Amino acid sequence: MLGPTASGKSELAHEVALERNGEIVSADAFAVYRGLDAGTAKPSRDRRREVPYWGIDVAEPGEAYSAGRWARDARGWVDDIARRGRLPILCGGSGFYLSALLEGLPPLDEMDPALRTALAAWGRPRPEAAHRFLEMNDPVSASRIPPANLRYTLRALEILLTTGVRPSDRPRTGGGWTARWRLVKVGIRPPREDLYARIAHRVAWMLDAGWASEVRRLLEDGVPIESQAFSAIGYREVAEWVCGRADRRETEDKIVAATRQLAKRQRTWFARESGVEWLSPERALAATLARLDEDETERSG
RNA sequence: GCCCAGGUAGCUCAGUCGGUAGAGCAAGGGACUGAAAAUCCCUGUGUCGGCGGUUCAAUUCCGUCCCUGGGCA
Repeated sequence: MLGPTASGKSELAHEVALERNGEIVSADAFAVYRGLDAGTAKPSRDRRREVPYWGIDVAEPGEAYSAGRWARDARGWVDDIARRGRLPILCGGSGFYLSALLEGLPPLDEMDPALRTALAAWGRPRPEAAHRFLEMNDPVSASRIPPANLRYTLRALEILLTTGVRPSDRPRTGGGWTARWRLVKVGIRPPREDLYARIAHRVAWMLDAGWASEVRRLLEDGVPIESQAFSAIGYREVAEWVCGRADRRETEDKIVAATRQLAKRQRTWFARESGVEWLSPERALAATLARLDEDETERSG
């Protein structure tokens, strides 16, 4: 189940899990972090008691997580759920994570944080030089990456230096995993005005639901503001508010705008996802259950 | 009431020594090979506060009125 943030996919997944004996694997790049709760709209304690959730609270907030690690973990969770005879339901809005799982990624060992730090220190003052260096070593990658996109440039160099292979020569592997499954892809796409209204309400609700004290706790626990977990939408904005450098009103406005922009990027990403049945929120549950039953019939017949 | 400083894109502002204007943010579109809620690319947008005057030509100069902020009374 996929779709933009605040589209109602989590509710749908939960309903379907209750109806069809399912367990949910969250495909969310920030729900993996322990301690990020209100700001990531994690399922409540009650919901987690009703349905088992996977992929939530599996990393420390100061830790670096990645799409590759999630894809590996997610395969394990899905396999395990199916082995126990239950229905695995993948649900989330992190398109890159889903593609890492479904299409696979080139094989690679864990990234080396020291190398990444060194590359960043070298490349930040001279982004053009970094891009030129990439161009000399992998012209194909360099032509795909705009010179201003230092992060992509450095990542390509990182791959080159750790594997010795040009990033553009590395084929994706691991997509074969999906062949073992009957895959039902369901997307929720509310009309834009509805989605924007839902985003506005949800942000206000999250701020009322203790987001500020959550951020205060993370900071007190020594989670660095530069850490990956703090790059989740709203966390640095709420930190500014908590420190008295912004008021509630401007904090809320900024977060709403950033969330809409995220929803836009998600729409763009999912637009080229193949085989998705796009549903309006009202008929999503009935249509999804129908699709599942249809597949069930095919299997037994 | 008087004296300043302002009134330009949805917002904050820059600018035009007179030839109808541009940044950031917002908005819209796009990319995506382990940071992805990240990172990056592309694209509009305007009665330049109103009305008069001077001028071939006024958003720009002059007059006047209105509005906002500050000061003096």
